[in-house]
Amino acid sequence: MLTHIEQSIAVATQSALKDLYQIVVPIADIQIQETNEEYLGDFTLVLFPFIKLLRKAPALLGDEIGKSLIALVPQMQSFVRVQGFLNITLKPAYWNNWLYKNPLQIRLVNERQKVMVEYSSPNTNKPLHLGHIRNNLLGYSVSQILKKQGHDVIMANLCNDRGIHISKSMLAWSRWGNGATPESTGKKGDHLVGDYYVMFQTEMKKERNIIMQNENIEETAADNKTQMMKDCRALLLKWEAGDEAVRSLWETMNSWVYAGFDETYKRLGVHFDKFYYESNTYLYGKEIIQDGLERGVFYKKDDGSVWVDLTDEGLDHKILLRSDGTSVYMTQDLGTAQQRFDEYNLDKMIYVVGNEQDYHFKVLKLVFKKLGRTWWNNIFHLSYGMVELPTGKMKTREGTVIDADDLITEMEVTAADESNKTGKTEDLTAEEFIKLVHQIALAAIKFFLLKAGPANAIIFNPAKSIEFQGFTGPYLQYSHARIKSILRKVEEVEIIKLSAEEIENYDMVIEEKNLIQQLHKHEQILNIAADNLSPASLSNYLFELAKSFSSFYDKCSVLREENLIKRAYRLKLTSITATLLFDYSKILGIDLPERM
RNA sequence: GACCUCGUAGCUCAGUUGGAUAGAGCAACAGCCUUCUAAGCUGUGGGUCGAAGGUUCGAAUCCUUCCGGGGUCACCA
Repeated sequence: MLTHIEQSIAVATQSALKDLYQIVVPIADIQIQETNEEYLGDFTLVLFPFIKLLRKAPALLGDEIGKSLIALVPQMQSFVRVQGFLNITLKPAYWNNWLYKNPLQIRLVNERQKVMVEYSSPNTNKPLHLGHIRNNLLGYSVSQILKKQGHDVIMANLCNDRGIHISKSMLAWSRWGNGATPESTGKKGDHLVGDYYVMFQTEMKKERNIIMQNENIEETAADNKTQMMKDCRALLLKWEAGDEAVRSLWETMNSWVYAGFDETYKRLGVHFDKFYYESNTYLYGKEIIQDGLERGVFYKKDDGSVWVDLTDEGLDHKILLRSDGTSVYMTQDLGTAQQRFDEYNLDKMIYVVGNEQDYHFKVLKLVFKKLGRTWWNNIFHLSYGMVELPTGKMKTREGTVIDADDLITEMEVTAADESNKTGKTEDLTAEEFIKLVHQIALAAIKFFLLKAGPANAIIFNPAKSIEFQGFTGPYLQYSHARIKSILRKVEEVEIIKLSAEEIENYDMVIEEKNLIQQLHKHEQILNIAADNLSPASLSNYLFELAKSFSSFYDKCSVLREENLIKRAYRLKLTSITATLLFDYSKILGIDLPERM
């Protein structure tokens, strides 16, 4: 993925190779990269492949190609060869002109795609925790990245609102709830329902332990033998039969949970264009199974269950329909995927789901492949690692789950403390202060979760909590606030307009150049983040950018600069940096306040 | 058992898809506020990239084997 100027150098290299040595090298094989900091230069052309191909001495080859490039690329100033690397320096005018010519504009993608991103997908029997936050932030920011590229994105949420887990909360509430409601208890609905889910597990465990002792059987087997599980299954059957009382309770409890989720989503700053409910979709997919059977893609066992043979793809046989004719997870996912591609004519379907389901999505794609769907390979699983504690996985029953609401509140308190320490926000109104503290807390959480590559597990240490210094969200906010502080102090009319000549001839100092070069990469980074479905690329970039700015800020004064050309140029540089930081942080869901 | 995935500084993580002497942040240490916001800047120390082989001009990155962590392989979702 090359920037505009890198592309120009690559094309010039191609034609130089053709003219000089009569060889044709595909652009993709020409390696251009940023020059390492220890060396002089802006971009580096890697010569090794040509050295090998042409069996020429590196010195001679580098010299010949370098000279040709200077003739072909007007922005080029000089070159130096080090071993097999040709380090190219561009004219300062190139950078200066770039800065003044719509630097923030990005080329929209040629093909505007319709993409659905499914994320969050909560169970409606307990509140959201830190792992869900990671999911939400990934889904949200990937959606924003694709939108920024110019795609048409639908953010979807599939609520797992039925099944045995919901029945557990319902059963416990009926038995021990005494009619408790969010209003009567003052509890957030999702937490209230979650409490009954936990209560069910606790009570069931007591019963289970007795059975385990008496009958000397395993845990899961004993679970299934408890009266409570039997009652629970009976409840689920009633639900499926449409029993009015059960349905009514189910609707009531779910509405509490949704109200609670809604609040948490708002605090997190994520939202959805479309909600799907499993209670509506759980019967989907049976037509697909039937179709596959008729066409011989699937097969039926004697007991009536339907399977697909994926051994030719290196996988196993996978069940698609139970022997009693009811759906499994895969059945509904086949159904909903088909429905979505039909309804929206999607170019891409992205599922943001934890890596424990890697196998599931591999199978999902392959089943569609076998069915001959042309779009089977347009299904993407944005797989992400778990958020773990230093002691291991978060476990509900051990009380080691980091609750989403609690974490946000805790971070807000910390942010308020930090802010009070500096004394810079004393003149804010209470309302402004609360908003600021919320923005800072969220920035810390979001950046913490988004700076890691999605594939990797994240270790969260509650004792250390989340940092506000260094490679963090608040650092971005702080950098931005300093810029804004400068910009607030200068009137629009004060800024002199530089002539084309003054711009072209501006003599940058090293900090200014580093900052421009960081800014220069923004579009390339956006494309990398989109291609890899990885907001982490963007997080890392924004940190680098903010760091370049901080160095610049430290070395180069803006307002106190007496040379008016320098002053104007630096104001331009700072304001572009502010806008870029602001816009791209927004993509990550991070707000940058005016001051902090 | 089979398959997937990860293993990089004391800790938390990057590493542009095979390029130059492996980078950040935190923690430690040393400097820098009368100067645009010190939630900051500058510097120092810290590494057998899990181990061993292999591929080639060149490997943290690709291949093989082994060691270690996690995950999946349910007529659960």
